[in-house]
Amino acid sequence: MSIPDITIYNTLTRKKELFEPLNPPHVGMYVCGPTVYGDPHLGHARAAIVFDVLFRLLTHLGYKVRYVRNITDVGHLENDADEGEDKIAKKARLEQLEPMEIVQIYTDSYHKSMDMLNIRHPSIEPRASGHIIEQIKMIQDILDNGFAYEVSGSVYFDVVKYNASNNYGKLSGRVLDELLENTRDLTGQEEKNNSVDFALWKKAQPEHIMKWPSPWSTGFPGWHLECSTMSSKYLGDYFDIHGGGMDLLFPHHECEIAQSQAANGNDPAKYWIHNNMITIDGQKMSKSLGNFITLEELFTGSHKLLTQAFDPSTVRFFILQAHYRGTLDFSDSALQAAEKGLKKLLNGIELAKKLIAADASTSDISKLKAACIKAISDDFNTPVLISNLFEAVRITNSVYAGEEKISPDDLKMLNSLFADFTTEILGLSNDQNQQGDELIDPLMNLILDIRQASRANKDFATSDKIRDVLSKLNITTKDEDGGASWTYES
RNA sequence: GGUCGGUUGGCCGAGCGGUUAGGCACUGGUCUGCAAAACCAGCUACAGCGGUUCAAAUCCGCUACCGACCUCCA
Repeated sequence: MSIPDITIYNTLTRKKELFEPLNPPHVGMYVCGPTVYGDPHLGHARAAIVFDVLFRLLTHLGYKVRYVRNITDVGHLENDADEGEDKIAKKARLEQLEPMEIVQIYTDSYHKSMDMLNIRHPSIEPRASGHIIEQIKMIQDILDNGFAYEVSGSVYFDVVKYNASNNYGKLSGRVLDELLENTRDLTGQEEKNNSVDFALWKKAQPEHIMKWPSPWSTGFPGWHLECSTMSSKYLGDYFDIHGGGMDLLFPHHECEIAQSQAANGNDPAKYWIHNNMITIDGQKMSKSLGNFITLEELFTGSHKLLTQAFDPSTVRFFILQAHYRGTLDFSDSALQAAEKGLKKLLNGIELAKKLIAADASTSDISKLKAACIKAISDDFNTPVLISNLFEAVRITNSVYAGEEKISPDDLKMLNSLFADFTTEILGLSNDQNQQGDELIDPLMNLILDIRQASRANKDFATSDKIRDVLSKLNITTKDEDGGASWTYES
């Protein structure tokens, strides 16, 4: 596929922009990954899937993409006011484990779920705890440039001073004066000059178990810093795309911009992309609200709102059926609808491989392909892309049923359309291993042969018995011209 | 309270001034020994009230309701 014009909605400018890489064919992309102190949930899946599709698209188009997605294993404070306990440390205390054991458990859990969702591994997956030295260096740079101050072993970013020469709020649309007015009274802010200032380094209390030496104190880095240091380390001071969930827009990403500007005078990224939230009963699904559904629960059907287990591919398809910038409302019935829709799509793809070409086509495959390219190029409009793919399925089924015809060239294009868009870019495929089995396939052929023979002899008692028993084993049989086929669902 | 966004048919969800989005569900038909799958047809909605326009779900205004961020979160 030649490279089409791609437009991206840039949060920084609040409009769709033509995507022009800084150093083509290279593309640098940084996405905020999870804080590994709990099981991954549907929200994590959405962010990961959205940016996985972007990664796949750009790669497919021939860009050399370096995709960096971090693991936050230190630095997120538990409470507001930059006070209190580190999330990881708190969880470790609750579970009586070493903090790094917590990190290992939930990093593994995250990786396992992401693999099941068919998410490609990022090029680099750096950890905050592995970049303490870089973070200390960046704090020093910010101090040297006069945009931070030290109080009792802690270092804070001076937002008010920064805003005098820069624009704090350019990403999120905040106005500093309003922020200063609207800030609530919070405890533990005595050290800060202003409520909007944020910690770059915090001195650790004696009981704090995750801490590192620094020029200011034995402590730990502030929670916005890791992304700034790791993105610049691996992608440079100014790179193409920075992504993450919309809930990170403020203050996290706003602070990242401030830190980069204060340290090296650059905005970190050209395009800022934010995926919207998944809602449940119209409310954001989040850890703080406690209304989230973990991926494990989804895959096993063990949540009270679920009537059944859902395949990872169904979850992926469910998420891609909505545009990434809109909220997506979760429900059991919506998942069920997605499950059936995906099955229809995947069946169509398999069927297309078996079609027999005719001399001419009754449908315009080129036009359909153009529509697919247009959809994915237009701010990654996966729902419109999927609707076009369903049109391709309709054509496929019609050709198979003998109601339409397709030329050899168009048939080839149809199959590559499915391969490129569904499999390669959207990353959708059957979860079950559909590879042939050298024992089962001949056995099934034998069974279906017997069934077909009994049908031919009008021995329907036998043929129905075979179908009923197979059905109880979750094997669905389909009688077709010149034979029969079967599918298995676990 | 401030800032921003949303309200689409039974459900999910596209839409960015003029064309059937799509999926699921439902109804009728074709096919089938009966099924399954598939195909065809039907159901054709845009919170309310005004305005702009030859034309508005789409632009503007007001009203109502919902949500996000402002504190950790994808």
